[in-house]
Amino acid sequence: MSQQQPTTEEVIRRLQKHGVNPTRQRIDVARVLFARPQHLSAEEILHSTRKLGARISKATVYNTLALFSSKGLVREIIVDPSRVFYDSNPTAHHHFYNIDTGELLDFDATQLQLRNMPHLPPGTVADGVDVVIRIRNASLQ
Amino acid sequence: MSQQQPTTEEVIRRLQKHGVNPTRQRIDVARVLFARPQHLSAEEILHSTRKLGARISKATVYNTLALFSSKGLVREIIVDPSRVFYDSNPTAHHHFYNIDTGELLDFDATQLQLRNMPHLPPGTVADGVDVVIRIRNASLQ
DNA sequence: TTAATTGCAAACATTTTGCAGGTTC
DNA sequence: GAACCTGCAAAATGTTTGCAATTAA
Repeated sequence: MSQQQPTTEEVIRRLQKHGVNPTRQRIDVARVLFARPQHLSAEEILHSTRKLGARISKATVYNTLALFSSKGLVREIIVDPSRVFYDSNPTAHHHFYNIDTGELLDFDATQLQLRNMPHLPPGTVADGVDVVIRIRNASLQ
Repeated sequence: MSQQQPTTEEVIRRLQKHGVNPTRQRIDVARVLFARPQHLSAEEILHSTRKLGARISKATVYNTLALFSSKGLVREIIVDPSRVFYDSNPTAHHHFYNIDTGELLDFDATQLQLRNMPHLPPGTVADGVDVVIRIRNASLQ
């Protein structure tokens, strides 16, 4: 839970590199997300930023996450029907999703070879490939 | 949109084969789902069954879909944060997801070779692999 | 007649929206 | 001061729940 916060300067540079105007609230959200590669819900980000002293509203958290996502700073992970997770791991990777615990774990994209990509539907181009390996705890049947 | 409905007998057999007690409402839901391999939301299933004359409530649709899912009759597809799709295609397949249109298309699992599966986290076993190839329309940048 | 199933309406949780007020260049 | 950003509260949406009524074994 405890995180070595990236410095404000580091975070600002990262936002600017992706064309995001670094406002106070965006910096607060970015500091939480980029403390380490992780998966957080909007609610968790709201609480974490406030715990660090940020004055930020729920609407702004959602606005900010949508912006970050559109700029490629975070990835939306849709595996849990009840909420979206925002993934701050910038490297190419896929996910294990533990259906018993709801836990989401990364594995490096190089660990899985995808061969013979199927033909895309006509008039479309690929935007990305998401692989989710659903796992469950061995003891439970 | 028009579908050649499977017969009641066919549907009942299919439910029973999966250990599902074929009640009137479950048969109605199954007839809609199994008219052809497709992806439907709970809302769409509610409307379609009623259009076919079924007397069924929203709660029963959700109950039924959760039951079908747990018995392996349908697969939950989580790609759109706004709602779950239920996939009645029983064969091994993955999905294209068109982020411009929200359209979901199947492609056969044999069209994509997955090599070198990564080691699972200790104490877990694989439950399945979902691959989603996100696509967008070529003209739109 | 007992257990399983269903329907209804209310509850819930997450996300979105409208708009007024603030902030920044 | 114009454009952008934020906060608040309310609304919207999809899903779940509690419980009484119905149905089926």
